[in-house]
Amino acid sequence: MIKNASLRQLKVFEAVARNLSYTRAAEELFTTQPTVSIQLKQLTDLVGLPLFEQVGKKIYLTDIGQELLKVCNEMFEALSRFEMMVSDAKGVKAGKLRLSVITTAKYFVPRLLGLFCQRYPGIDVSLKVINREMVLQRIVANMDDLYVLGQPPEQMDMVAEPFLENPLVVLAAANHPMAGKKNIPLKSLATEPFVLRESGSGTRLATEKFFSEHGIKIKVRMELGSNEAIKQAVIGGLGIAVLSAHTLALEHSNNELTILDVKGFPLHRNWYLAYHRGKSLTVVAKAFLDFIETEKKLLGETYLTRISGFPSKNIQSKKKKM
Amino acid sequence: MIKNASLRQLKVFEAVARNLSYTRAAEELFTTQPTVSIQLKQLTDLVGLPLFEQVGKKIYLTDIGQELLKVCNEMFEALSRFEMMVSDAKGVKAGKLRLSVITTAKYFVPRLLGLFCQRYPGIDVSLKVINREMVLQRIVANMDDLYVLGQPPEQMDMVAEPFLENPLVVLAAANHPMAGKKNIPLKSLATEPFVLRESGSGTRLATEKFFSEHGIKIKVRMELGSNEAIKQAVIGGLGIAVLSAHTLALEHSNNELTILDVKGFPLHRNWYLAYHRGKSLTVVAKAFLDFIETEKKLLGETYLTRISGFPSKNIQSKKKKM
DNA sequence: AACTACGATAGACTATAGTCTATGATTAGA
DNA sequence: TCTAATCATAGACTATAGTCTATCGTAGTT
Repeated sequence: MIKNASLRQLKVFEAVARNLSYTRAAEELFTTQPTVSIQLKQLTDLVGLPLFEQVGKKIYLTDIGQELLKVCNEMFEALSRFEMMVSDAKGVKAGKLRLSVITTAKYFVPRLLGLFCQRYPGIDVSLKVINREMVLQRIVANMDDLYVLGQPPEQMDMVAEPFLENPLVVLAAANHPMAGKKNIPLKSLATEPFVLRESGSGTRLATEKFFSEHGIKIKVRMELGSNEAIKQAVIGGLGIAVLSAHTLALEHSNNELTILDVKGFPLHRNWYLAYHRGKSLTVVAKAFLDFIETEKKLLGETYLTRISGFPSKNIQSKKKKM
Repeated sequence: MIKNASLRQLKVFEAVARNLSYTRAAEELFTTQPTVSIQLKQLTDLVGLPLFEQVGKKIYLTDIGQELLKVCNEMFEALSRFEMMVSDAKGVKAGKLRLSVITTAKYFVPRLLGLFCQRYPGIDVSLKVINREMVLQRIVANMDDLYVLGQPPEQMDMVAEPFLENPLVVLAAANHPMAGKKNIPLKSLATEPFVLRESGSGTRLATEKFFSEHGIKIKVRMELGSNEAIKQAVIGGLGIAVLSAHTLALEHSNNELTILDVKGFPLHRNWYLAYHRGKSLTVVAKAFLDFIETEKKLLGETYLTRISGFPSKNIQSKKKKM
């Protein structure tokens, strides 16, 4: 009986129905495909009829599945409306949001804040774009409400909510010998000079961890303190680099850079919205958290599709079908 | 954030909002008041604003609580609609329901079946009204789909869903010396002759258990094999009896009987819809289970208010206010 | 003041919900 | 045929949801 279902099951169902893919839904929900599979099986058992049918490798909603999707949308819409009313009642009319983000996040955070400020026009925002080291310092000093990080610091008791994919890609100059090749073996990179961010940066940590796990020792030719500098060094032929695909989002001309199609890349990382666990969040900070939680489905689609050359054809082709 | 709420919490909230009483809601949900209290506290913490306010001993919905009640009703209505669609899709258009009930249940089960058959006109119903002993035999022999009992047999692996209150009351002749008295001490009954059902009946088990737990030894003057016979014996002055309040529901003239206001009574028992756990229920039986699950709120109000002399003033006065 | 009724809280416990890794089955494409 | 992609299942584990009994606090009534 559907009334014994859980909202979690319904959320999972809705994500699968929208994506028409268990795996995509799992990624979106920051969980694994078997979890999605099990949740859907439980829901299907409750309903007593199949909600999806599989034709070849594709899944389609059954008629009953279509009806349940409508019901889900009604329900979640009703809950969203209620949340708006609650925020209004709480007087989220004015206040200040203090947000510190690491530098790569500057490519998308201002847009997020723009949307947020449209919804809550009375809220002031203080945005600091700084490197990871300084973010960590500010966390310790409790100087902000929330932080955007690519790698939450494990040595601190933080709550970290993933809200956006942060794919790390291999960048090379457009005229690089490997440009345009498909499925470049990872070993091929061992002879390439690398340009990396400074020790301590999240991207560097992730890069070193990945190559270390695959038994590849990379040659670091140069360390630079900013993403822009790294991109210029790559364009200048000084080496290749691993950077967040988000760093390409604002380029008005990407002809000088290319993303290499390397096996194992892009590394699927996330952006996290984080705060110290003991921190008592302000109403405004909670509103921003809720806003991000509500909008994060849209975020995944909006920002990655704007990155030229990023292998996001799955998302794009799916979008055309829907 | 309300989206992390559970449907259970919302159900509890809705029951409290409708009843404007934690205790009444707990009874309706067949659970305890602290459970309700905790669930509501969790929900309130999620919302971040009070959902009820207490003025004196009465609780009232806050404005936000009112809104949440609307949202709940929308959501549960959407789910109910979906269940209808599912039943249709499953083809609950025709079939047979085999139901056996103990004799006291004859006072209300036909009405239930009437409502059920209105909704599913193509379904045939076989209803057997028999004593408890025979019900148990039929369970063992797997002769029916579902059973209505006042006391599920503990020695069998049964699923038993409570769906209606079955209050056990003390009946006496209208001219009994204790008639009209308030808060009659339990000890006063020790000197009264009792007329009981046969050993093995659920009512008798419950009666003996209650008095045994209170250290009262009752004098059994007579055992009779039917509720009607017991009532006639009570009217005739042969003693008092403990019977389900439901036995009074069909009386066109209750002037010869009265319900004594004894401390500890009415005993709050339930009617159960039960089936053997290993039983694979037919689509029709499942539909009846779902029907009862959906309608059980209404049942509690409808049937008990019809019992003349039953102390149900709380329900009646609340109904007038709503 | 004593008693009753009702909601709130503490503490303890059980049930179940949710999740993961590993692996199997199936399909489509090269 | 092989590889890749995707969903299904098994088994194990953790987290949390739900619940109860006992008791306290408050308000209203007698």
